[in-house]
Amino acid sequence: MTYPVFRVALPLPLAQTFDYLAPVDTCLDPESLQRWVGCRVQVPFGRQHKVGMVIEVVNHSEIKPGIKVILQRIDTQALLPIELWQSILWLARYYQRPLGDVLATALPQRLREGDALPDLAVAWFRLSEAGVTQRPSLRANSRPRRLADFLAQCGRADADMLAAHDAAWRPTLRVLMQRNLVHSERDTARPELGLQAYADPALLARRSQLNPDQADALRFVVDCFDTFAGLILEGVTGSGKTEVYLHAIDACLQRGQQALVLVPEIGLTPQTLRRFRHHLPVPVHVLHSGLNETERVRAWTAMASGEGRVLIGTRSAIFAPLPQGGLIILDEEHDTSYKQQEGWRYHARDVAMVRARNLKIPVLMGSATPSLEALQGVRSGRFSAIHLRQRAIAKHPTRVQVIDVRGMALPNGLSLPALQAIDQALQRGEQALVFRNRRGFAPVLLCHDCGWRGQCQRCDAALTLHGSKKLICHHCGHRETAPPACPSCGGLALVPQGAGTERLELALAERFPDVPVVRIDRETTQHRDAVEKHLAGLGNQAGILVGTQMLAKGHDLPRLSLVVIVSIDEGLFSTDFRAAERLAQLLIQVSGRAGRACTQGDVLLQTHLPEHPLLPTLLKGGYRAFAESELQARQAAGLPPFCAFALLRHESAEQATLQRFETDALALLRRHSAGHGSCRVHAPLPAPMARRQGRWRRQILLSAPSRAALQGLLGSLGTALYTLPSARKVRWSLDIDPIDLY
DNA sequence: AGCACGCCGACT
DNA sequence: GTCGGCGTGCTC
Repeated sequence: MTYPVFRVALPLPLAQTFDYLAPVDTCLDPESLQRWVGCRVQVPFGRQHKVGMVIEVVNHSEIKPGIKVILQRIDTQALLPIELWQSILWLARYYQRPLGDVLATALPQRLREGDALPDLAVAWFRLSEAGVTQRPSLRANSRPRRLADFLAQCGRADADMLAAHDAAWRPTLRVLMQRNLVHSERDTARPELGLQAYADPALLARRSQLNPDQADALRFVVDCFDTFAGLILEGVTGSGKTEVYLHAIDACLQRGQQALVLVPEIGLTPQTLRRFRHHLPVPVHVLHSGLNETERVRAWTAMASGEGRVLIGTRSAIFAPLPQGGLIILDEEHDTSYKQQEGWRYHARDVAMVRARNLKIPVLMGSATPSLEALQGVRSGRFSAIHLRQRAIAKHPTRVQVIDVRGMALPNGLSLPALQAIDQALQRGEQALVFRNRRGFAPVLLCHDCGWRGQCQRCDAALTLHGSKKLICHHCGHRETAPPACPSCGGLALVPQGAGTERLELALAERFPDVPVVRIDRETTQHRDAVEKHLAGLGNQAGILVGTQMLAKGHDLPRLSLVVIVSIDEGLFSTDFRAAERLAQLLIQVSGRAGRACTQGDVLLQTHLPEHPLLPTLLKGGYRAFAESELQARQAAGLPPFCAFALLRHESAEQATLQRFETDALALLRRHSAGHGSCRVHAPLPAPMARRQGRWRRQILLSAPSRAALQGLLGSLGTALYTLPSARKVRWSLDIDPIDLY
């Protein structure tokens, strides 16, 4: 006599599943047993209860005594569409992560905790027949009259729309409903549309015509529908990638399929969202970190039910269910925010490829500066490249000029030619952007007498001076007051070295007192929408923008004609093998801000290293030339994308503890790599920042000629590492395809 | 990860 | 004499 055993994945950092017995009243026919697979269940675990997911139903368990019984079945059918289920099983293996943990990452918190799928219907209110006839007799300008007028105007409205009309709408509505002038009905909500219709018909009609390049691109995408394909849409800022996205989504919708759009963390601005909402004929759902749990689970469920047709979101939205998925779009494909950097370190681009393969649909990846992975994919024929050559808006080409600042006076970091160029732009009534990759007043506080510098006690990093007397560590957040005199020699010659955005802002405001100077970095701009607000404050008047990365993309700045890149020399010195790629992408993206419309765009690049090979290649041949030479260099050096890496990172406050784990892990790795001659387990090394937040950090690099070979090497390494007793005392992570070696 | 059990210091 | 420190071990 066999009895069914349910193999359940639980959200634990344990590389195993747990076996449970069926509840007593379970129907035992094989088909109905199989329908448990993919359902969430509540199970007893130790002396607590947990929510897990049934992975398979078998008829035998090794766990003889003490096997427990499932407390409750939460879902009556599999929670995830088959494709998402298969993708997740595949991903758990590929990333060497416990299945329960992967499932937990992929699900909205509410569902992870066992909540039922939310009811998507909300109350809608509309005038009754009596309401229609009696509306004119309501006293003019009274609250009930205005509400009735509003309902007459929009047909029907939900709570959000009513709240936008009048914050205190409830009592008024109650009165109207009591008098039977307003009826309510339950129906699906239109997500966050406010007073907008699904799409403004006038806007839809006026949707700009595609230029020949865009039309070709669209045709290419449409031809790939229903097949797995990686499409790299390459086009500079202003070449109209978004137009291609919109038309491609439209085509996808017309085929009755769903579309998923992924944007980088800082890319999902109200403007972006507005653009999609105005130009698509269906509600556009969103999923990003700014939402509360209710909003998240609603967006997820809308897509799962098929009612949601378009979802736009950041990294984790790649796990949205797409039962009728037809197209995945990755905007700014090269953006590093697609890589999760803690816990399960997945790359949304790679997850997108896995899902698209299982869905048999194309992934459209847009960028002005595609990652070298993407470009190598094109070279090897795995991906197809689509070019948008022309700018949608005709304009003069941007002029780039390198300023060799060696030997020049650099008061507050700015050279005389840069200041003159800013002055000229302002006099023409235009705007200048001053880009600097460092926040704060100065990156270092140095004693001119003895060489002492402000160091973080818990990290291998200098403290950044903020204002005139705050020292802050950008790596652990530690703060202290800057000493009045040198703590080492007692001298008074403490000098702030270098210039951060704060110093630039001050210096520029002093030098150009008649124009606004707006600083945009993490300090001035904590909130998602604050960039927009700051930029709106500047408007179209002459003025200066000072800022970090945050200014590199998005946001239309029609009056901007000059970009000054204060210094990127730190990037040119960096040891990470991807530093050059990052820097080239950053330079192109920042430069792309200059001269969008009719004005001539100028870029000035201040550097102490004008002969660094990156600069001439990039300036003469553009990103393409840089990428070609960089790919050759990577190939010659045997670096990704010509091989595959995995990085075992580990850190601990105790060096002895760290060492013990390292020894154990290394033995395990050596055992696993035996028989994989083409793979290498490199010697353990301190991490480039060997101490951070008071913890020592080391890492072991694994390399293989291909991702497949790396998978062979890894085998069951992930699970084995969880079983090491020494692993419990350190923080460790196995990063498959790391994007940096920090 | 939780949460138990388990054996050694400063408190009512 | 107890409350509580976190080391170790287990969870179907």
